[in-house]
Amino acid sequence: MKRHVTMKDVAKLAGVSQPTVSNVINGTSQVTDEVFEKVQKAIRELGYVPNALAKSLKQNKTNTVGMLIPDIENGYYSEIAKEVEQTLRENGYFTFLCNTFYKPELEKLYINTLIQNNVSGIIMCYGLVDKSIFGDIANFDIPMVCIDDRTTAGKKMIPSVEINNVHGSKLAVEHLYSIGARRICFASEPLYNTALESRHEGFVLALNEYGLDSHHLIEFIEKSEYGKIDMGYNLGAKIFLNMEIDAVFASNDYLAIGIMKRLADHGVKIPDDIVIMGYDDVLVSKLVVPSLTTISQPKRLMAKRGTQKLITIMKGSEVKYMEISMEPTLIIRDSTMKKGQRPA
Amino acid sequence: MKRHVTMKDVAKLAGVSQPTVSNVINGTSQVTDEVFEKVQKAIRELGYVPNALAKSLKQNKTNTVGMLIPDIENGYYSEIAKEVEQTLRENGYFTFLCNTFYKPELEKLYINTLIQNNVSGIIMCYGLVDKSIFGDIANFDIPMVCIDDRTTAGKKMIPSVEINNVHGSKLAVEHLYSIGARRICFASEPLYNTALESRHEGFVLALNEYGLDSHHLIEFIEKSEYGKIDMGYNLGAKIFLNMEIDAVFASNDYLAIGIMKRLADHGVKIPDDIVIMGYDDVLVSKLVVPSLTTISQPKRLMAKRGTQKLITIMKGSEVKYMEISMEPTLIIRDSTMKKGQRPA
DNA sequence: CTGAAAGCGCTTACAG
DNA sequence: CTGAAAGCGCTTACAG
Repeated sequence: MKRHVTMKDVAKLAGVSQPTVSNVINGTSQVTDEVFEKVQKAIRELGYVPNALAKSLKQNKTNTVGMLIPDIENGYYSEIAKEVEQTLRENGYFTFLCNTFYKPELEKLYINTLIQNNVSGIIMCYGLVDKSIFGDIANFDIPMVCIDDRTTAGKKMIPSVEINNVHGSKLAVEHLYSIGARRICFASEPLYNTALESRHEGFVLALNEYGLDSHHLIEFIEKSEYGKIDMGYNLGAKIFLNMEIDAVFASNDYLAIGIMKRLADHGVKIPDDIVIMGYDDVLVSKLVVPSLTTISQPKRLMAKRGTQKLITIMKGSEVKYMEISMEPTLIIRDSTMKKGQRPA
Repeated sequence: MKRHVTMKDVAKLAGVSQPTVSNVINGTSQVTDEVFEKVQKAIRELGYVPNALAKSLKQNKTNTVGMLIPDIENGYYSEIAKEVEQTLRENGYFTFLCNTFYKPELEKLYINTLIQNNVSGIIMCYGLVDKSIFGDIANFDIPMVCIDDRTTAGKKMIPSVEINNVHGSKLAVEHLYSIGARRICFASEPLYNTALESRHEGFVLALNEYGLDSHHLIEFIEKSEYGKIDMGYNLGAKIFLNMEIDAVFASNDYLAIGIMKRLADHGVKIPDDIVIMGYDDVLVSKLVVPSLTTISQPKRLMAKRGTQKLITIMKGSEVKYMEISMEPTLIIRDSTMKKGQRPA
């Protein structure tokens, strides 16, 4: 192991004291041109690179942030992750990638590591599965923001950026109703966060609004988390067996894609036999056939706003609780467009 | 800002010295049961969390690793990133996400930051665009591994894990030839890394092997990098205008998907009018219609092997140069299966 | 088995 | 304008 070049080495070569080198590098106090030049020259000659760890230890602040995300391979989250990381970097922060797979023990492990590493802030790209973590974390009053969910840390609410998921589901039911669907099924992964709960809530409210709830609340909600396309494929079997259903509203696009696969395997024609729509408008949703009707969320904007909020808090402004809500939009594609309704 | 609880605080409460607390926590030397209990109790009462920064500074080693990746939103890379991060975590390392967008200035910025933060190692998920960085970095003799490319740092080769891309292209041409294609076009993004160069090289070699190279080396290689599906869409126009072509071999799946879109927009039937295949076997390739024939790479395995190699090096074993090569396989799907050839 | 001392590489008052 | 001194929170010999 080669020893690092330190400020001391630079100081010796430049013939000044070590604090003076620090001053030159950080511009903390005035120096004569002569000293400035000598120090810069020594830095260049030695290839000196400052030690961020030592600096952070002394200043009790770092330029690192932890990003908790359930699954970076999922297109929905990778798009958010990219925006978060980019926004942080543009503001001088660097990102620890914490891929939790929705596992409480990993959530705990990561949070613990982040605290040990003195991160300046934590951004959660989903509401954690294990809410008890927020209690543990509260003592460290570390800046936090939650994207795409809402939650509390101890007594305090955590600043959050959400999309109005209740409204999203209403848009979905409204659309399905308008094309003649009356027995709409809700298919979902477990409702382990506010976003999913709201989608469910909005669905139930909308059914009620259209008078569809009497005998017809049909829903398939999985009990545990696993690959979403596979999950959709499994849910698809239950949907296939229920002859009543004329429309499927899946709580995310990957589920919808899995369901479509299963139904297609059974010879069910989409959209003619049954219509289906998803939620999120991931990249793939326009590439599958039939292309998938879905609810689009301003994901990037949401990620950016959340990150900016975190940065504001980290820079020391008042930690006011804040909740931003953004509106989703309906994207109509082939999976809900029956032959008769399609443009020539 | 609340002051952190330190070992000193724990020591005072437990009535022992601060180094003793350190010993208890790290098991560095024997302690009496009584002392052990007192210290543990104090830790619990105060909610003490060790400061990894201070520890790292003293020990001159961290548990962090930098992961350079061009675009986390691209399914190919997000799959690799996930595997890398997971493998690192399982071995006690935490990952800095460095999304470079193939930009040399970002590559430089990230590498610099990683060095400042004393990462224990760097894993590159592609050959960097700016090769000069490897020269700069060589002085810091920091463990590095390169996945999916091959490159040198100063005089030394960097340990790497690659897939045999030359062979992949041969498999592709062999397949296209076997189904009757004779005028095969190569479509690609810029050949900015060894992987892409090898794919191109393998293509040319295979054409030669089958005697297809006389008047028929048709290739469209873009000059700059941008969204791959869009790029494919643009390349698709050139392909459409060249009536000679009867098969397209795209250097990655997203390009192929973009090309298919464009051709479909012009009313060209795939695979009946023209066959097309991609490279990488990304998730989407089986979901598009027609599903895409492609070359599959053991991406996950490649990522895991590379990460394990990095871990070995970081743990201090001999930094032997090593190059692992893995074999790709052909996945035949609908985009190259003409009607007559399809199973009933 | 336990503690006093030195030091990792920096920053930050404070003298001069 | 420059430097001596103290200290961030730890670990690591080394005494006792």
